Amino acid sequence: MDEKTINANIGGNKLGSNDNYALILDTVRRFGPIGRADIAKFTNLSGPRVTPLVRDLIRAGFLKEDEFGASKGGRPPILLRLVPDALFAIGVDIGAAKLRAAVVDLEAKIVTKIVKATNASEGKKATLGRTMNTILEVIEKSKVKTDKIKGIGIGLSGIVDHREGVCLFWPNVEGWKNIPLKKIIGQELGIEAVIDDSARAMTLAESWCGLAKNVENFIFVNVGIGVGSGVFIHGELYRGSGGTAGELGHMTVDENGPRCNCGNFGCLETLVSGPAIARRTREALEQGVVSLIEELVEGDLNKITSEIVVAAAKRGDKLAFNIMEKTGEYLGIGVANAINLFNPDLVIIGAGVSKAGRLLLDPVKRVVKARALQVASEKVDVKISILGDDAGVLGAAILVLKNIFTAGVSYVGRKSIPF
Amino acid sequence: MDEKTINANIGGNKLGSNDNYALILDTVRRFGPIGRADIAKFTNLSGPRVTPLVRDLIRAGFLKEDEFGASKGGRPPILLRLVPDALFAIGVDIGAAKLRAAVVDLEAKIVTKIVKATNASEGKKATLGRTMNTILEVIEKSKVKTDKIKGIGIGLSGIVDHREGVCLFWPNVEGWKNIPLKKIIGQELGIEAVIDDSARAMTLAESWCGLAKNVENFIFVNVGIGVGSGVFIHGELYRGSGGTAGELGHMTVDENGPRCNCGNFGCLETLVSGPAIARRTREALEQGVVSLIEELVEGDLNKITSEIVVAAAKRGDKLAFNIMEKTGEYLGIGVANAINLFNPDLVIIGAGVSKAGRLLLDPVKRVVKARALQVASEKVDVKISILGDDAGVLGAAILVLKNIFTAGVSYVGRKSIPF
DNA sequence: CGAACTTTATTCAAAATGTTAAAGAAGTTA
DNA sequence: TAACTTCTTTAACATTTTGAATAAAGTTCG
Repeated sequence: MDEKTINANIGGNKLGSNDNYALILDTVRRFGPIGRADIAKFTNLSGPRVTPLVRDLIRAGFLKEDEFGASKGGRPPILLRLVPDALFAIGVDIGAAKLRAAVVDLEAKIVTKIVKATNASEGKKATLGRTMNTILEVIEKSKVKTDKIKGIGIGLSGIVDHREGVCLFWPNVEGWKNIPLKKIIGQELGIEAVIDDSARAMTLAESWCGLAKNVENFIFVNVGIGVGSGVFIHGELYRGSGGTAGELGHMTVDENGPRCNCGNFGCLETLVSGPAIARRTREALEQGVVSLIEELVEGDLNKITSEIVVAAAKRGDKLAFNIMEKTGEYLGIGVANAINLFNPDLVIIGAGVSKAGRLLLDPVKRVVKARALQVASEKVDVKISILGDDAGVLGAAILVLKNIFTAGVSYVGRKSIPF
Repeated sequence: MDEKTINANIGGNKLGSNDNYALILDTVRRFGPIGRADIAKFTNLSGPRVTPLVRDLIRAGFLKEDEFGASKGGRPPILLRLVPDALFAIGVDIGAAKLRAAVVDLEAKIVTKIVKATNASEGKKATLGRTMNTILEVIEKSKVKTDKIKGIGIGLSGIVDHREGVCLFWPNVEGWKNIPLKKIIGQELGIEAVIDDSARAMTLAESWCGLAKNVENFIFVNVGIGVGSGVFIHGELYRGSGGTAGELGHMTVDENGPRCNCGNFGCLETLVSGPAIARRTREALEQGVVSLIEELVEGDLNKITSEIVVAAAKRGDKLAFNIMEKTGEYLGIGVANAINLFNPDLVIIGAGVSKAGRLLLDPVKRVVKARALQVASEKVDVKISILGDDAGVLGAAILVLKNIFTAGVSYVGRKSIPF
């Protein structure tokens, strides 16, 4: 590939026809700063081949030489890094409450961020408009040139057809059915967009910047208003045949449990989600259990939220503690089942419940140890995410960025069938 | 690659350094008989490149030209096929009751088969010796030359370290702990061996010769003395990080259910396995339910087996029918949960319960429809295997054969890390 | 200190792998 | 029979990769 072609592709959609460009970039992203010799080891490319490929990538503006690394008894390596401002992506997280947008650089660092209320109750059209404006605002604020923005990634906690870029259904707001978000944004803003479920986007963020960096197989579960989740297999987000894989939230945990809005009974979501925690607390109080919570909501049981239960538990309230423990146990059953099926290295519990911390994590771990197969459970870690509220926007942006680091269709290992 | 190298590799372990040889062989295996033009389409290789690669493979004895295919309005394709007797593999299925061994050709057809009683009660040493002898016997009987036998694949329904080739634990027989089967067989017979869980081997058989041929993502569940299962993802057997992925049998289905010998309570296995069916039937009879089964076992409730329950159900016995229906419902919960997590194209119920047929399948399907997420369940098929008792040996042999059709470590898409 | 050794990076030629354009082969269609 | 398709191969050329040799820049140790 000649220099002209590469330079023409900066800011474009393609890195070049050679998949090894992407492979090298991905190696630098994951293990950088890193020298050429190590790149050769990681990628299985020969040493001499790395030199010209890296030279191309430096000329193209994606890589730069940095300081020298430590010698291992010989010539020290010249460390290579990504050039953070080579390209950018926009990440948007449309949550039930908050609308977040961020400009994210090639190193997956947030450059500029805006957080607003979603005001979803204003209706579909208003929310869409608000989203567009926020995107424009964050681009403006970041001072990044439009031609360096590779795309817009959007995560929302609904059912999404990722391939077509359509939001099939967003439970939180009326009117969000079959909305071709990708097309709308492409037309309005002239930038390509990618849509996905926000939990899946967060899973991606964990694998790039979180506890799961360089972990081959892991599971991510986020407990919030619903239970979102994502599954990472062989270093990639697993979507399944129809694009809906990894739905931990709708696993049947109690055959005779409460009805879920998916139609099933006793889904994990009906037992551990924020509203489920509130409901279970309310039921206990209605049966006459004494608790600090009554004070906290001034007697109005409809005011109970999971946050209040967590706060009460931390202040030593017995009922609240029990509710959270039982919540953890339910979640533990779901996680243990998933561990038996996926045998991952790691399970990450998302930031939605990070305030609960060990209150939730301890019973989860206990149940996993008791219920998952020993060979699988003794090697798995269960941890709480460290990405905080940024996971959503980061992941959404990574939906875009990851294409830069992913080889195109290659001869070897091709799996899909052309007819 | 020159002719000499290729020919030197017939019967050896490597096809050559070019991954596209394996890619083409795999394409012919999956879609053959097939012409060169279609091979080009499937593999994404260019037409002219296919010609010399196929020529090499023909010279090497792996492929042959066959009849002409139907014209699509132009020159008809020269169809290519695998040469069945280019190479062979031995498949061995060490079951609790039966010991099976077969010589299987490159097309995964059984050439010669031997079935014996396992006589596991005679102890580890005897069983091992019996296995060795049976392998030698089946090779002898098949008249296949030893140098054409690429390896021995062994499936057993225990816990297996596939990578090391060690049987960690076989619940059915005492003394089977930490047995380095791969090493033992390699030393005794001088042929390389591969060991795996028999349900995983069966999963492989389904993907090559069964209902799951050319299906990207599917789940296999075999209900027998235990519940074995395997998961196929992106066209490959998924093993997870520790090699124990896909354990559907130990999913918690009833939080307060019976104790399982894995230590957990209410595993799927404790509710739907053959012994579980017998136990549940016995419990019902002990509580005074009237049933044909009592006659069938001549009043001795310890004689109840799942086969008898199925037989009674087929003769219209109400209790037996209800037991089988409830069994199907439990299995359905497990399958529905797995569908939500994996979003497969297909679920195959193994031959172990094929005699029960729709007695089991109907409730499974009903529960899947009710409990799995609609987007996932409306596209999934649930079927009973058509491979019968051969699934085990076939799959075991395919553990060996599949290496012929799998590209080696390639630059592009390399995932593992060399340090 | 300096010679010997390591490790990293590059150069260059040869080998292999792959592509495109064009032509030949063998049918169908009208 | 002529025109058109589709399949396969040829030939010229471009790309990708490797291997051997070399240079660069340290560490190690007598």
